[in-house]
Amino acid sequence: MREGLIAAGLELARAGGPDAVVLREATRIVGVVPNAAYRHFADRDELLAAVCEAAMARLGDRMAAEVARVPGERGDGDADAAFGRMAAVGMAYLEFAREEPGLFATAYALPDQHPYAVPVGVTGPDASPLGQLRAGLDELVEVGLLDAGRRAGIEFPVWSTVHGLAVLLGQGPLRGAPEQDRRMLTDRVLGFIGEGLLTAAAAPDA
Amino acid sequence: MREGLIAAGLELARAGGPDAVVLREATRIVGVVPNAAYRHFADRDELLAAVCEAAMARLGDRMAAEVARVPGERGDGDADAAFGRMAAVGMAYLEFAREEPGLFATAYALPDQHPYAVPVGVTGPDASPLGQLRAGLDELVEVGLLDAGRRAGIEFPVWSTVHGLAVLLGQGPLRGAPEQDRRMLTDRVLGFIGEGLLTAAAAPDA
DNA sequence: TCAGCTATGTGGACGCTGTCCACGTTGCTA
DNA sequence: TAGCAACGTGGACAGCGTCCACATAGCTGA
Repeated sequence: MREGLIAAGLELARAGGPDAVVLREATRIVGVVPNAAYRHFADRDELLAAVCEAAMARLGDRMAAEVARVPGERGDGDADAAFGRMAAVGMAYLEFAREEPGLFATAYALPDQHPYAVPVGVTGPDASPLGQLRAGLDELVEVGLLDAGRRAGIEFPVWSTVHGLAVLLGQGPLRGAPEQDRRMLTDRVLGFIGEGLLTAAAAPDA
Repeated sequence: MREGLIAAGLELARAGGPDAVVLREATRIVGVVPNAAYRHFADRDELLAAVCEAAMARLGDRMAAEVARVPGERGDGDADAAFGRMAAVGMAYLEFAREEPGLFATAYALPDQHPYAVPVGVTGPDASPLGQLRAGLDELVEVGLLDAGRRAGIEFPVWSTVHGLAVLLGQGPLRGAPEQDRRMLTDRVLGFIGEGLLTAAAAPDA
């Protein structure tokens, strides 16, 4: 039933973002009285936190699926494939934000009392969006597309840039932009990252 | 009284972000009955929209003030000053987000029904944050720090990057990071922008 | 001068929300 | 078999956004 409430909350979040995750409605979907939720969550924020985690996992899944579609395997030294996987990481992030704005917003709406677990210093890849970005960057170094000396910490500028675009386009001032403008903005931003990232004259065709 | 409600809403937003802008509380601060607000705003969202606009104006003011502190004047051809103003634009944005997280979040929390006015195609500078960024970039071109051919549309990658960092640090997964990490992240991100922006070997000391 | 209109604030109510308390019920355990 | 822990129920409360009917004040036009 705990899972049922989270699933219900996820549907609400999908349709209306984090504010739409209303405890009573979630219990109504599950077919139970509002107070029953308090056997599984201390309060609405704890339910929301669980839903946020689930939404973040969805984002991670989407990214992993998109990366898996790129031919070849990690570590085979194929520069084109490595570049392709890096591009897939960024594109999947932006596509998820575009196609599931409610879930994307919810993924980043963890209540203040529930801290995120983002080890800034640690660099190991994992299933989280940041972890997948790190894996992609590591591979870029392996195949020689990214200077090893510039690798440390570079995930944060890259993340910031893509995340900023996703937010500006999805919920921010750019949200009303027509499709044509959206595409242009996306191209420019991804191009900017590419320039800042890749060793000069090493970039495959974007 | 309309202004009074907006001012009250601004205080609430400062303390607790857009969700804290509750209509009844605002009227209580002004010393009036809840329904009185409906003489000036169609509903709570319209009040919130006005508060958001005001918060965005605060951000613009802060940026303008910070830019004005840089010695010299726009258009005098001083490359150091131009670079300093560009840096001031970015730093002011990040400082505002850090010092006034509630207002910063509110500035970007305009309700869905109230569209932002951001002309993507237009390039003229104005008092808005984006306008000030554009002015800074234009000046960079004037003094030769930025290739004229790379100017068009470059404001969006830059904006995205700075905005993304502000969001990740302020409300996102990085919000719990200790001061030392915050500074490192900020340096890296601003450095990344500098690399992507400035004509090679033209960058003054950051 | 006075009738009437418009703008603005008041009072009371409704349904919705999150949350608390006291109460049943079920099923396992000693 | 007695008791206990887990879980769902029912009823209540305050706070919220919002609607309706009402009062009042100030200006306008005859």
